[in-house]
Amino acid sequence: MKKVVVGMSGGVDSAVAALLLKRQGYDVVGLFMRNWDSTINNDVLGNPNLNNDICPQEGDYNDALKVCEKLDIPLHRIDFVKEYWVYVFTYFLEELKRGRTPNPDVMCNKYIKFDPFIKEAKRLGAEYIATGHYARIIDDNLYKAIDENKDQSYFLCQLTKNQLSNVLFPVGELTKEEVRKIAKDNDLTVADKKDSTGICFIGERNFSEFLKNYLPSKKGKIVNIDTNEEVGIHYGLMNYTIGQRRGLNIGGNENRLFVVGKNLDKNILYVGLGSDHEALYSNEAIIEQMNFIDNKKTSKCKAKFRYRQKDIDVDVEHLDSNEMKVKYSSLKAVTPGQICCLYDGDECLGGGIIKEVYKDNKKMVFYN
RNA sequence: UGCCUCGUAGCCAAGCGGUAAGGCAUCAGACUUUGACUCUGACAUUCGUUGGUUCGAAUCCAGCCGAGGCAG
Repeated sequence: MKKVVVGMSGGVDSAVAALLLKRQGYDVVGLFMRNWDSTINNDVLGNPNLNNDICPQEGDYNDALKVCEKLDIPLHRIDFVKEYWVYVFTYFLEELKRGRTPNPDVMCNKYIKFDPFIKEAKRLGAEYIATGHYARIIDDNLYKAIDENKDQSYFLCQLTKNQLSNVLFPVGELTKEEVRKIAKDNDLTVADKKDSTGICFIGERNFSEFLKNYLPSKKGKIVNIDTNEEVGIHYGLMNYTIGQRRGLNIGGNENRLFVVGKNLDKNILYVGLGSDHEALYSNEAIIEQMNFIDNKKTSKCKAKFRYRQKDIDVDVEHLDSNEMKVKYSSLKAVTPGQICCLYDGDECLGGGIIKEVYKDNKKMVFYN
């Protein structure tokens, strides 16, 4: 019997993944990972769970345990707290210091779930690993999930073909609705559990309060990019991303104010009036640390610049092995640090990190 | 010191005798495995203050306080 280790998060998706694999005749083993330790990581400010008897992580473990008991499969547990800190969280903080907007969950997949996790699975004697991701793998290549609304291939675009081999995504073939139904029909306790959101293993938190634990915040001016007038005070540039509107705390305007740029040297946050402010739009970007899953370097394809944004047509110019220039008609809030993921139809060709953003051949200088 | 204008929620601002529009901000939900965006909802028993006129005032009158302007 083929052995598979399923990453159990305590949610519905991984529970159903395990169930489906078991049905298919695999020898299924659950593995629960722990990537964050509030005490070790000095995660104090803004942590709503410090005084709880049972932290959400422990609750998730218990949920996973119940599911495994129901399915009659063993559940192991492993700590990647150190690895997460070194490979994901360090990157996360470094990017923020540079004024960029990182995507930690992409790195969590690249450096944790599809690396030490796989090694642990092998150590447990498994041939395959599986997770509850909404995506599909065909011939070791990555494809979008059947359920377009839940598709998570964007978060997996930094994986290599090697990492994708011997990986199974059972729920990638199903819609969320079907997954919930299967869970319900099989009396899994997590059938109605709310989908988890927020940063991988840290969860939904007050972002600014959370950051205060790790980065000093320097207050500075908020300047209207059109009038050059000081209109407010920001509490640290790392707390803002391009296109953001909330948290500015500036009232009295006829229209909404959006973050359109920052100047790290002068510690200035630039804002513009209106959701269609021209300073938000670009038509070209340089992507670095490109990962091509199957080395398909086309010159025309689709791209997604932010999770849950629509794919748009792009022209690609390959600069060197891991940098490329993408051109597009016009797109709002393309932000350095975010991931640009390429698609050919349903196939995810790979992705990289947005490095620089241009408009009509002019670099958007405060766009970091 | 005299005259004029103005004082409505955190901000901007309608209302000008009939019982407080709207926008922004904020907060809460929805959406969402990245702080976004978007959507929905909440948000002044009260109109600088005191007194008066009136069946009834934020709206009219007077005093006071405060802001700005003109004169000196």
